[in-house]
Amino acid sequence: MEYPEAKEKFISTWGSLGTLWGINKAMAQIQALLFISTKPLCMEDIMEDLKISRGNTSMNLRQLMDWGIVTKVLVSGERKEFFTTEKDVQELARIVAKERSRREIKPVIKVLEEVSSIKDDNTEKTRELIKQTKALKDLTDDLDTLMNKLVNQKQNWLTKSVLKFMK
Amino acid sequence: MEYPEAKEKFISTWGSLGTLWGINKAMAQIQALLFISTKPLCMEDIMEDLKISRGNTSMNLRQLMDWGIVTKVLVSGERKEFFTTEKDVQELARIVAKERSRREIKPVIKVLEEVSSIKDDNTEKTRELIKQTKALKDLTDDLDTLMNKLVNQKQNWLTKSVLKFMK
DNA sequence: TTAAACTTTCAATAATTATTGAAAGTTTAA
DNA sequence: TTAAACTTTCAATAATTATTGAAAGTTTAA
Repeated sequence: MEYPEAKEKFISTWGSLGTLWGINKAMAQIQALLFISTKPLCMEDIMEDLKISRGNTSMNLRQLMDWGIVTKVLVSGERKEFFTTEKDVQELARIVAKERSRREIKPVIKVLEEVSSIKDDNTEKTRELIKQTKALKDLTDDLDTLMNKLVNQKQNWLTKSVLKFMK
Repeated sequence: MEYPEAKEKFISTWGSLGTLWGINKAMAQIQALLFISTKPLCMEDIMEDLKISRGNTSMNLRQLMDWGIVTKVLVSGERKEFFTTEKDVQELARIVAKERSRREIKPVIKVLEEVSSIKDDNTEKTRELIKQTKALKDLTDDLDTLMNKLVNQKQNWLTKSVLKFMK
């Protein structure tokens, strides 16, 4: 496999993986492109490489900036804007985990909390609802905390030792 | 909040969370309904409760069985089929993690491996591609292993102690 | 200031994904 | 066997989501 094929394969795979970390295809592909680029790219570069429209590029770049994954960089002597992505995978994982937690997991935990704290009227079905949503809430909460903690360790010694210990 | 509202809220929240664990809305809602039901339900029950068609119910039940989350149960004296879901959240998490890993994460790791092992032709862009995809591969691999291990611990002492330690 | 170079917005449309429901298929009781 | 009770399949359609591209908006150099 040569460079162009490898590049294409990486971008399309990462793009389709987008759903897994909760963003859309174009967004993931732009991030992927920036991730393997040796220098900041401008809108034109991205549009051309991924064959997507100007509007699409603009909107998705903005979303990536919202997430805190992509930043504008000024290239001296150039009028237009250039973009780079966070290049350190640890930091990237940290940002993604934090954002997903905030956007999706936390709100779900809140609902589960509300639902599991309804008044127990002693009917079987109410008891089951309370019991099951409470269990789900506890689990979701634990996994969320754990994921954030693990990914937050800059030095990551814990992850490493846990991995070593369990492999 | 009374039972009917709480039930509805739980089902719709869990349904929209479906995407987060990689299944569609109807599938997640069926699972949610079974999860808080005190007894196995038949197709008719599910269709009626969620207001979805027979075909939709049938297809999504089958997918849930494919995942190993829902099982058929025979109710004596009844001709039609009844369904239940795994009621233990730990076990549910274990199944979901395993399936997601197998269906989505493992294939991505494979591609990252291929891409990161292309021949180094000493150009800057090739080097960057190799370096970055390798870093991503290592991270993905670690997180995948970790998640499976954590969720696999039946007794879950590790998760508990890690949580306690870090909170 | 102004006009060229750029970015953003957003209505229209395309692409994708989910859902329906009727027809075909299967199972079981009599 | 057969016909009633059930489940599955799948083409048609609906719903949702992503994308385009032109118009409007903004910035900057001269």
